Amino acid sequence: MSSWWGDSVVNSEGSGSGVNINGSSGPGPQRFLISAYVPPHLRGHPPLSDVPATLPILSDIPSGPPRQPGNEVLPGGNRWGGAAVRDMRRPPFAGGRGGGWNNRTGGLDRGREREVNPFANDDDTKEPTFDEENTGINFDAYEDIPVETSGDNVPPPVSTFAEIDLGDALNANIRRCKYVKPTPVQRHAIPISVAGRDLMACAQTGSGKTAAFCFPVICGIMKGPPTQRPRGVRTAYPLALILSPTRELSVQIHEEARKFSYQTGVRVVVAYGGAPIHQQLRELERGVDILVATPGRLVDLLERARVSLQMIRYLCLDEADRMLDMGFEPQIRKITMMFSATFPKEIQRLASDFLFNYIFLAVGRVGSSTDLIVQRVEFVHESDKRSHLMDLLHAQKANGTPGKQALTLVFVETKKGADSLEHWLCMKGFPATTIHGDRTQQERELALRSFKSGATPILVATDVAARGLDIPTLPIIGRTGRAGKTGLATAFFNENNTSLSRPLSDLMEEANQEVPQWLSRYATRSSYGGGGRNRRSGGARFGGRDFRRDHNPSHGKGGRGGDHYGVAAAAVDMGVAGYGSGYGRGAYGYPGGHSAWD
DNA sequence: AAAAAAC
Repeated sequence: MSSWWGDSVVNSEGSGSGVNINGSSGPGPQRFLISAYVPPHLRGHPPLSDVPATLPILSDIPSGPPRQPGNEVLPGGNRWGGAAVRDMRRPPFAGGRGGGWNNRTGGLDRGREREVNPFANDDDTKEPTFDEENTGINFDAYEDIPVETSGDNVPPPVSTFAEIDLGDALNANIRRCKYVKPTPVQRHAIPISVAGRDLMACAQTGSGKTAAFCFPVICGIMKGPPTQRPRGVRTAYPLALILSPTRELSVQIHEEARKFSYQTGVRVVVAYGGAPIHQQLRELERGVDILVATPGRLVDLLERARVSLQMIRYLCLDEADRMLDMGFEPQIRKITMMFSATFPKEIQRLASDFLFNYIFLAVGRVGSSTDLIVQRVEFVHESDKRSHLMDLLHAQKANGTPGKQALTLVFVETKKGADSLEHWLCMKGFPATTIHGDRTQQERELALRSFKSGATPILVATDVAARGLDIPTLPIIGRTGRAGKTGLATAFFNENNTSLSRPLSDLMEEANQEVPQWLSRYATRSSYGGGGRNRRSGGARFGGRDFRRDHNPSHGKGGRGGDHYGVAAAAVDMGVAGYGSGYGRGAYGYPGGHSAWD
């Protein structure tokens, strides 16, 4: 199998945007005999069958259907970052007495310290606000977005935040954020989660997903039954867990969640690797309601028994498919024993093993009809990539405001390639920096800041930046289309990427982009030999399709996965996924050759 | 085969 190592360039004009279409997919499925995770302090104890079902006790849940060959998750990304929320209170919290507000322990109300104003950096006015400009959401672009929901008794969507009783404190934060009305994913997802239903949602990054899962969680914690957490132990007992695939994304989610939970008494803590653990431990000791974490650090904390998931009521996996793609699946299974969510059928099936009567939600791509982002594909030989990039940068400089370099995000395949390109760009007089996994966390965060601020207007990135990062002045797709602002995304294609020609042209077509004739010819040719493997499967459409609709006996709970979910199917769904979103880089399989940039 | 995720 061969696919694309192609690199892509994301330019911004005034305010740019990006698409990348690098090939990437996870390592082969790792085979583990998964057993339920038993926290150290519980090891050696008999199964906790007497523990109230309201608590998601990890140790006594039969570890789901036995793993079988062919049952594993296939690697890959999807077009939209999937997010899944599971309401852990099922069956309905029976033991709740009272259930008033703020009468739990562990939140801020426990401490005496003043809460730092999370809006402080957003605005210099006294009353904290979060300028809508920063949300980058063009609500007009949302009006005609197709939304698909499926499942039993789907709670109806709302059209205003006021329709749901989120509580005064949360409403105040919504005002501070200047969220006027909910985005499509919020309109649908919030009532679903508030109703205590499990949810598998496909929506682009930037579509308001973070708020869509944070609001119900914060609201649920505030209104939920009081939680008695063990005292005198150094173990933290969060009520909600949000997992994300990269450290930067966790940081970002944490920042947003802090705004949403300001003065609600709900405490949000973030934990991720690459940073000293001590400060994170201190934060945890001060109490945590919502823990945002990357999987590795969370596993570490669990093993140290500094965090327990016994009281988790809500679990949210952001970019769930991505984490599975990254090989986190064993940890996620271990940590959560519940679900993941995504577009590819394979991952839906896995998720459905852990979700109960869940609702599937797919939100269409924003901007597909607004055409404010131009997505281009250019034929560029490996050896010409750098000079071609240079041409683009010069053109951008000439078109833009004099003296004000627009931000440009360049995706490359490898870490080495990123460093090398950075060096070359700097030599050519284009200040650039990089973000990739070989850099220290400090370097990564500095690079991101330096890029966002414009000090280093070119950021060369690997997959680490491929998802979810919100760069307001370079709105990744989904945050684009703000009035008058356009973006340009250019992908470099050459003969090494032949196998991607079909999915690529399909996606461009779907995004109302002009498909170059030469690409169509490649696509026609490759689809012969490819035996249709790259053809989109029947139900792909806009935002995903509930795999339960594709009636198949083996889909049932506990059903054996079987060959139906073979590699070919995965390649189809994921392959189609990548381009349109700009970050579904896992979409395409593996290319045949290395890029000249690497 | 690349990258990402703990120490």
